[in-house]
Amino acid sequence: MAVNLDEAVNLDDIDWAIIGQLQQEARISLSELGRRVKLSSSATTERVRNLESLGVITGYHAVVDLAKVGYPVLAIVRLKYPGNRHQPLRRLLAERQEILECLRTTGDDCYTLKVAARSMEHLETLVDELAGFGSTTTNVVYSQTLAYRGPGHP
Amino acid sequence: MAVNLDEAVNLDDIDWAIIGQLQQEARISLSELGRRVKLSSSATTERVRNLESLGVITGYHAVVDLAKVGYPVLAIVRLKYPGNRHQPLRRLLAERQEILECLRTTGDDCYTLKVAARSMEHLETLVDELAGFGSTTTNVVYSQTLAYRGPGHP
DNA sequence: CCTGAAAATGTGACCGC
DNA sequence: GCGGTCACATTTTCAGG
Repeated sequence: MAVNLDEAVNLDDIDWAIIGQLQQEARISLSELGRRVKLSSSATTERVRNLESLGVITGYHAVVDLAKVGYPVLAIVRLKYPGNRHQPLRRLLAERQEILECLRTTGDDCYTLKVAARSMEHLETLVDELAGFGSTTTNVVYSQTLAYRGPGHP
Repeated sequence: MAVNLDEAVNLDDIDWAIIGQLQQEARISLSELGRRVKLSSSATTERVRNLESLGVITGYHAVVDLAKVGYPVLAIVRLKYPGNRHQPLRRLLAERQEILECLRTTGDDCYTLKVAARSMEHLETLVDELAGFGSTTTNVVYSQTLAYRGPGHP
């Protein structure tokens, strides 16, 4: 079964309903999901498996309260990365679990990272490590003003 | 049952193992999870329910390939928001599902948003809407250089 | 996409450490 | 408190239509 890696997939209303439900509550049973989207559990299962193998759904993840697990400091670090030797940075990303997300973008600051730290001191050491690669701009996050969400049915 | 909203929770190795597994694969069965952390399914269930009610685990979410569902453009928009009338912005965030994330931070740009768009034109209209609130800086994302991950056991 | 039966899992009461 | 065992309800899976 060939998987198209680039283009959009055609999704009908039921697919969108399934995606919407699983984006909000990924651990509901397939039968409960079927009830919500008005499909039998076997049809629902097949739809979900299909969305997974098409790569539409890429995974299911528990989300954790960072403060409660001992990472009360969240920051956004932008990194201006001169040159194109990206390998060492990749290595750091793989090693440091405190780096939660790394986006490569247009603009002066090539990378934007989301970093969780156990304290301001900890954040300082993390930023120092990143500063070894280029100049950094750090902003500490006060609050996340939006509950989790994904894209919706256009 | 009172829930402490501020402080960190004491987690043992098994709790961390459970969190680690569910961060990676949130839809595994509780018995499978029990097998992986070497606990019976009922003990595992109790641990998971406890982590949920303590607010350590805040939810389970399916993650979707944005391009495959028709949002091939991802951007980071920083918003310099003068004054303190945050209500109208909240309203926009609630309405526009294209805004996936909104962090309020220290620094000149008070808000950092992650925005998904169906096209560059669509992104333009979204940024225009945001520009109604203050000056914006937009960076388009080339790639996400890190698989999903959460905080790890210190 | 549905039904239906067998296997696996979820749930909760109860016991032992 | 914390985890294991057991019985019963629900869900998952897969054949067949």
